[in-house]
Amino acid sequence: MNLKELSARLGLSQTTVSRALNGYPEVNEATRRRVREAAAEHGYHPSMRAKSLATGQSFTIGHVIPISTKNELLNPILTDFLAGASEAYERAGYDLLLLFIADLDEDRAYRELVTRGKVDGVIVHGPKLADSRIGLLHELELPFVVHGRSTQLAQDYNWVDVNNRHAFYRATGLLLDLGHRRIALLNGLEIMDFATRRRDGYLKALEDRGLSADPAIMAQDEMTESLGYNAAKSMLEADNPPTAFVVASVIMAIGVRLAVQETGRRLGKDISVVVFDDDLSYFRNVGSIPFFTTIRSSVRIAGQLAAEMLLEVIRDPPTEPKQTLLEAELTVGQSTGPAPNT
Amino acid sequence: MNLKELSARLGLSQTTVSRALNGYPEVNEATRRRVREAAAEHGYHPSMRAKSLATGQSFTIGHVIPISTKNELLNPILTDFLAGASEAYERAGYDLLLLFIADLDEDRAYRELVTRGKVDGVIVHGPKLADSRIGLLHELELPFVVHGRSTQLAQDYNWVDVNNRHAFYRATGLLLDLGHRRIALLNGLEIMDFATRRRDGYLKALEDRGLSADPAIMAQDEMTESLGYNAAKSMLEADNPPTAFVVASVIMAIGVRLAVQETGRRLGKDISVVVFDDDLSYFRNVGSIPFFTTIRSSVRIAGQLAAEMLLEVIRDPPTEPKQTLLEAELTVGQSTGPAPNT
DNA sequence: CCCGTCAGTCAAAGCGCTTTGAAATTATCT
DNA sequence: AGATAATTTCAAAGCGCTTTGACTGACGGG
Repeated sequence: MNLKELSARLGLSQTTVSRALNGYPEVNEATRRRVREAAAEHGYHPSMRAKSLATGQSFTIGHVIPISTKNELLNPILTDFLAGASEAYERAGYDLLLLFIADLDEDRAYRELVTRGKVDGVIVHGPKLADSRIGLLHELELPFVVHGRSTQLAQDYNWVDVNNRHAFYRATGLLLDLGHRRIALLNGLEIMDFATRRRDGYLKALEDRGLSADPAIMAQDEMTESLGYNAAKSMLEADNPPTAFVVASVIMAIGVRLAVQETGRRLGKDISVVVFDDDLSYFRNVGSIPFFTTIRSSVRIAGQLAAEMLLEVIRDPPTEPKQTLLEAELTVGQSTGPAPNT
Repeated sequence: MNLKELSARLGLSQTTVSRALNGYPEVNEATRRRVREAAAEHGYHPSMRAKSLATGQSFTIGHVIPISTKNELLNPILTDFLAGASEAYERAGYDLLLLFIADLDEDRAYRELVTRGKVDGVIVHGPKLADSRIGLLHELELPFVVHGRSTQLAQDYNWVDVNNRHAFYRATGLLLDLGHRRIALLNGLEIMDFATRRRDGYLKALEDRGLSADPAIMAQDEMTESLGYNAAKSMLEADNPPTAFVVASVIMAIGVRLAVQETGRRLGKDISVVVFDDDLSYFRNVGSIPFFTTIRSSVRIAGQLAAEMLLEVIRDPPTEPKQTLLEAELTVGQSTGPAPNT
């Protein structure tokens, strides 16, 4: 069933039927109702292919996931972010195009996305320190929203981000308040923008108490369980071990928990841990007293907000860039306690 | 730059240019080269919108993720599966459309996908026991491949699946060989097809040794860390606790590990655990002796195989359904050992 | 009663490709 | 050389929508 058939059946022109269904005002309400009913009855939905060509829009948003050619690690937060974004798209009648792009041919991929007209806008995932994609997207004039930020960039742009700096400042501050003086940082890779902001927050908190950071208890790596385990274990087995950890992800923290236990310490007693928690559905920190003390911000909500922002930007391009900064919530659980006496 | 402009610039008709770029034989090789070079120079790529309308294909594969309206849990294996599929699509020039659909209006969503012409085929995720989607897709004549299977269905269909039954048979068999007699099963939700197959394998292994299953040490739930923890803990604290666990996912097993430690047992000594491992990148079971003893099958490879199968099915519809059964690999790690003497 | 206005409807053009069927050119064979 | 076949190119139709600009009646004011 296509427009032609439907309008023939109704004895109306294609124009009228199209306008009736798209809510244009120059159509009689009685006619509109008649058209709507016929469309519902025959299960008519306009072909997106034709609609795209006619309108010049694709009603599709691209999510471009950079894949490092070296390690091929996938970010576990992706699904939650996409699910959040998807809710916004669904409401607006948009679709989600998912692309995994090797970081080597990102440039080509973005250009093709535009010239082939596959998307009306993109969400930029995993921004690095001075991310070249942002300049490229400006040049291509493709609407976009960044999940996160990229420091050291002259241009301004739309983003949704968590206040990573402040979150880690608070996490570190909490441990300092509890009397900890040797606090380790297990961070994500610091080529990633979010990781440098987290480190900055950590360092600032130490500095504000007149403490200096010790590189021996600061690690950065992919946020996997085994790397969290390895880093924590070697720090705990070294001289002058930390009494507390600030950890960049729940998955990493699980490795830390194991290392703590294996080295004969008790979590929340001998060793305190504060974790950044993206509130992933299958790692939900449940119970009346949650296991980990966390600084938490739902990545699913971030996805939703980023998608909504992008749709607005597409609808009417703003003169000023839109920016949303989310604050993480500090929840005290069982993994923190006063610093042990020496 | 569009076809019209490009062909004008070359002094050729649109027909010839189109054919040259699409590799049709009725075009002179010299001409083809000239066209290709001009296209590359001007960064010309045919508009997918127009191409779609003209060919009646969308060059897009839909991945429809059912979201349970009750719990909203997202499957952590999704990203790996999609990344695998994406590789296949990229090679073939296809795109990946991702849809999260509340299980209530799945029917409507699939129908719309077809009438709006958004996709050339779909991958069915998370099949349930007698999944109604399979019949629907047959009716809609939309090419599809199921990731997993759905028992109790008259019709045949294309699928890629792991031999879950055999994997759990072997896992249970390994524990039995080690002398364990009270072996618990921590399964996924048994409305899911894969979970019932896993249970069947477990039961069959017990039966083959003349053992009967005890419902008190068989649990099924969402495969989260906390549910794994809760289930394991309550079993370990009950009378006649198990000496071994067969666990349906690494994330769940992490909860089990915690419960084992908290109840003062040692993993691999007092309690043995075998885990089904989807080989997710951020949970990779590394080290010379891996931590967990696992039955492993890469979900990323499954994604790739499913995508390739679907593309073949689209290219030339097979008379017989295509089916790929993957065998999981059993790797012995540190989490298993002989049953303790009573 | 005529004319301007407005609401409602329509025919046709256009979006940028692919593909059909025909035409023009070149090669091959007697 | 002429006839036939093979190769190369082309003009135009078509994919299913949206949108422009024109048209038709109905209505009310002068």
